[in-house]
Amino acid sequence: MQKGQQTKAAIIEAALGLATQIGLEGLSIGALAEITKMSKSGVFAHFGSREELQISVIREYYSRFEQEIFYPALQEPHGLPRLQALFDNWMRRVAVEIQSGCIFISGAVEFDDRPGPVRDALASSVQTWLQALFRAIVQAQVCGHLGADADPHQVAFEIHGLILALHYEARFLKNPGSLERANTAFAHMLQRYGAQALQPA
Amino acid sequence: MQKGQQTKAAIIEAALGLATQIGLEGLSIGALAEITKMSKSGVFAHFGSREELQISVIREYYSRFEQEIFYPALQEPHGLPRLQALFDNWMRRVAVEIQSGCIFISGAVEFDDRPGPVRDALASSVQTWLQALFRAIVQAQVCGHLGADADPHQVAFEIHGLILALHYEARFLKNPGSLERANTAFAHMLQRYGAQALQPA
DNA sequence: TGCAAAATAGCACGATCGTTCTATTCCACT
DNA sequence: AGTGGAATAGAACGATCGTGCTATTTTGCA
Repeated sequence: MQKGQQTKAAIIEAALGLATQIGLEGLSIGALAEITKMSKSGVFAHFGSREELQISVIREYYSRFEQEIFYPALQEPHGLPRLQALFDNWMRRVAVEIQSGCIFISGAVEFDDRPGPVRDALASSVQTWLQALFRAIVQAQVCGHLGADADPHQVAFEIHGLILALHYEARFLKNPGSLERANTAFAHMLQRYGAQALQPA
Repeated sequence: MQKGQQTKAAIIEAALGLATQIGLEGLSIGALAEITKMSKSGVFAHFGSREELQISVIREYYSRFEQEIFYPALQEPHGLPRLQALFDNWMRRVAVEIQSGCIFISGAVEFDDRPGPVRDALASSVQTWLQALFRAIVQAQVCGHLGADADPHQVAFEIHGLILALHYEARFLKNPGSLERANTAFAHMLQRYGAQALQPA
């Protein structure tokens, strides 16, 4: 009851690496067996179906996403500092994903009109994260760090767009300077929506 | 020498429909044969390889993209009106692609780290279009319709982000109101970068 | 109208896929 | 130390894939 969980974790680890690169649909049990030096059925037995494997990968990816981006930002005080931290952490993560890929982006494309449990797991993970971002924006507004006329949904939408453009232009088109452009756009956005300047510590 | 081109066009038409829905990687010669009521080898013979089929689809997609978005905007005078027309046409197109899918987006994810002729065809199509957008922005700046301090690359990046966010949130997450948010964001962008108001005809 | 050539069909190939079934190995507990 | 159950392996299945052959049909032209 212990060795099992351990190798299962190792499989998921390998699957995560594979899925970020070639996508959730690219995940194959055969390839996974080769990487982990196991038999196909040995790998398979831990999940019972490919869909369950994909969902496990999504859960693991989300968990790390949370760990790396969301939780650290909670250390910052409410309002603009936390929002800025969320964005900064996100940017740091995407900077890595320019090389490795992002499941929330590739998965969205793969499952955008394929209903089923995998799509549900993916969409609910993304929604949870976007709602966390949304709440941070609302808080910043409540704190008076964003203008009262700013629509938080609008702000979240535009931030999401920056991340997507960065990923697209840097990872696919390999355009240099995309990182700076995303940062610049975020700064412009804050000042447009009436943010007070953040005094550096 | 005539019947061939005709059925080839019909195959590409069917392939375009398939590829927008399930992606370029989802294109299968067997499925295509079934749709067109032909044999697999009959379909295959027109392209010689699956890659060539995918490239043909990309070319056709690009051609229609150009036809529907770029050329009509050339009717508008230089500067802001043309830029606005480009964006409006693009939005109109994406509004449809929320249902049908977009090859430039799904293809980017599928081929972002898979070198080869398909990726090249895809990337060069996208780059051509983004450069057309870029030129329109520069022209708008030259005309004095955008502030002299605005960086055209930055503007293009942000517009691209709006389209990507719209596609993501509307097609995958099925969030309502995304269309309006993209339009709002574009309007905000223009006023931030110092556009003169467009007087309606 | 007949003939060369183009267009299409039919069939088989090797490979890979997810999955199932059965056999074997390993581990934990008494 | 030995036994029961968990963990893994091995082999086979049907399906689908792209592609290469060889026939057969269809087409356009003299």
